[in-house]
Amino acid sequence: MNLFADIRALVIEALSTLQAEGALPVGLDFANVAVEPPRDAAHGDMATNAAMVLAKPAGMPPRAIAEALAARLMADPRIEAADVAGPGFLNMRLAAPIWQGIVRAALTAGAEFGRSDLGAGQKVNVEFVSANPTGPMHVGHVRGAVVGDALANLLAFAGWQVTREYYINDGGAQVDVLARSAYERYREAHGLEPEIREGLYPGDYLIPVGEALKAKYGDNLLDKGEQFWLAEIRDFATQMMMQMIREDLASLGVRMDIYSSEKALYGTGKIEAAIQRLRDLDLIYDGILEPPKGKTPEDWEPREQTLFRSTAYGDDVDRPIKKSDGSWTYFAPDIAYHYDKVTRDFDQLIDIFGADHGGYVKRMKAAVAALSENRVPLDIKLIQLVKLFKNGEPFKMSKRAGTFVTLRDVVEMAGADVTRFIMLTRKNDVALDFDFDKVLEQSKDNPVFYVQYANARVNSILRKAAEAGIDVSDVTLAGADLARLDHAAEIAVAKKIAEWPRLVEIAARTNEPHRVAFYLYELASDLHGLWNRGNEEAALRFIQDDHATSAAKIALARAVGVVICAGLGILGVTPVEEMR
RNA sequence: GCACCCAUAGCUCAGCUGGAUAGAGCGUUGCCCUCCGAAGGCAAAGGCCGCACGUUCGAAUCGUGCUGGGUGCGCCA
Repeated sequence: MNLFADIRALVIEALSTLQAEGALPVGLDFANVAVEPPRDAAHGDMATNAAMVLAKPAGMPPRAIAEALAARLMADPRIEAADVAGPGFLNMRLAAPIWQGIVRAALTAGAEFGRSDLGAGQKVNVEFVSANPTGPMHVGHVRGAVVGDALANLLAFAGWQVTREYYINDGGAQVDVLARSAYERYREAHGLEPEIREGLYPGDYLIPVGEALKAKYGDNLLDKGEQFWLAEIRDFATQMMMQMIREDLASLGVRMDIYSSEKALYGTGKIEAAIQRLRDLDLIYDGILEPPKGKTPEDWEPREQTLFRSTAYGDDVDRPIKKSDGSWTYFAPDIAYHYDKVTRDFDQLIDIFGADHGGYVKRMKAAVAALSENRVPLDIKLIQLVKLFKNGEPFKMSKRAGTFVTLRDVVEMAGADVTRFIMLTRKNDVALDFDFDKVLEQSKDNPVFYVQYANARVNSILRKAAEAGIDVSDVTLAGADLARLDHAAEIAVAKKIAEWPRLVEIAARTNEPHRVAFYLYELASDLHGLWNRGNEEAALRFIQDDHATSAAKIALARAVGVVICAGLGILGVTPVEEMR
């Protein structure tokens, strides 16, 4: 249930009635009519812009429309007051039982409170992480993993049918480098000195791969040329790397539905088929690209290449799909992969990329638009980098020394819950500071703690109440006499709870899970505020001498807890019941 | 040179796809524990929403042009 949607429906209905009565012209478009919480609570509970939006098309002054609408809305028992304000806003105040009803609804729905059918069961594919299978995941991958996972949770909660997918880049030159690096470790496992030449991966994590190769092949591959072992070791090492990556993801609580392989696209005709489809649309041609202006590469020479006409879909230049030696560029299998997703009948695609892939967005969207004939929208979220700090100082990591910070390091130092929450406290396209000390601090400076603390307080109330002999099961609380929640401070919290279903929809529509984290912080703040007011006004304490009154107040607290748990569930953070 | 992202309080950031007097946290100043967890709360001060035009009833939000910062720009993925 979304109260704002309900009231909007009521407004639309009232407008239609006015039309039927001849008080408004027919044929108006109500699409832009909105019902939202006013910025200033003094203006009421909900405001609609209906009169201002319709004034021009209706040829009527906005205030006249607003007044007619107000009179009509007052006939509904839910509307306690409807006042025209400013240029033609209609401010509505809702009757207290509405807000008390929200508390009951939250307790009744439990973890399902706020679930929406906005997505209408549409199939959405969220591709994220897709780290190269050449080593453990490092800190740069963490944010993308968390945002993708939380977004998938959010969309599922908002009524989409979600597939989480990882694209394994196991078809390029980097997995050959992996194979050669692993081969040296294989030699090392036989007591030989490994030759980790420039350009190979020096990391220790390949030592176990060398051991495993020795266990599998014995000394059969020693002193053999690459042609004898490259393909086999490549597959073997890639699989071990993917196993490691899966474990890394699991340590963060991230789960994938599908792992798709780039390599598996080769030799199946899938790449050729995707390119052929573009060719049929006259979007593939052989041509020579202009050198980039301003900064011409030193070894630039004009070269004829097979190109994709991405400029037809708004890209800056056409993009090569074949290298000069005739092999595919990275882009070609990626086209085929996205074509594959389109043919798997997804209604919507989402890619989570690192910000350094920004230049790739237009061509990818162009390819998907062409291949799906504009049927399947592709949204690409670019994730800005995370800057690590410790004690307020930048936390240096040196790839050269092999001491780069891995995902595991982060999870071990900060914990999966804290890491996930903090990664969601910024919009995706803004850089994020991650301070190992601050994120573990137990103060309101730390949003994770602050939200968890609010939930812990709710549980504390429940424990105390149970000790006092009050039945605190959700069923009983939902049946409490909620009319006793009559204080403005209590109603204010109920109003915040009422915003949750609406927030879920906004966050899902914009693909922005960080909004959930910010909302939870605000909700927690409301609970802390109400709690402290109990210090001065005994009537606002949750536990009262009168059990019936207590039940109503505890129901409110519990409803806050329900929403915090639901929200944390979307973020993939475990709610704690007690701080320690 | 071009494309994309960012610019909001001293600092770090929200801001509902265009709404009313732009909001939080930190920091500063002053308050609040006989009382469910003060690991908290309340209040004050602090803003040409980078700049300039434009669109309209109405712009931090949309458009154009600037300024500053970041990312990227054929045979890496």
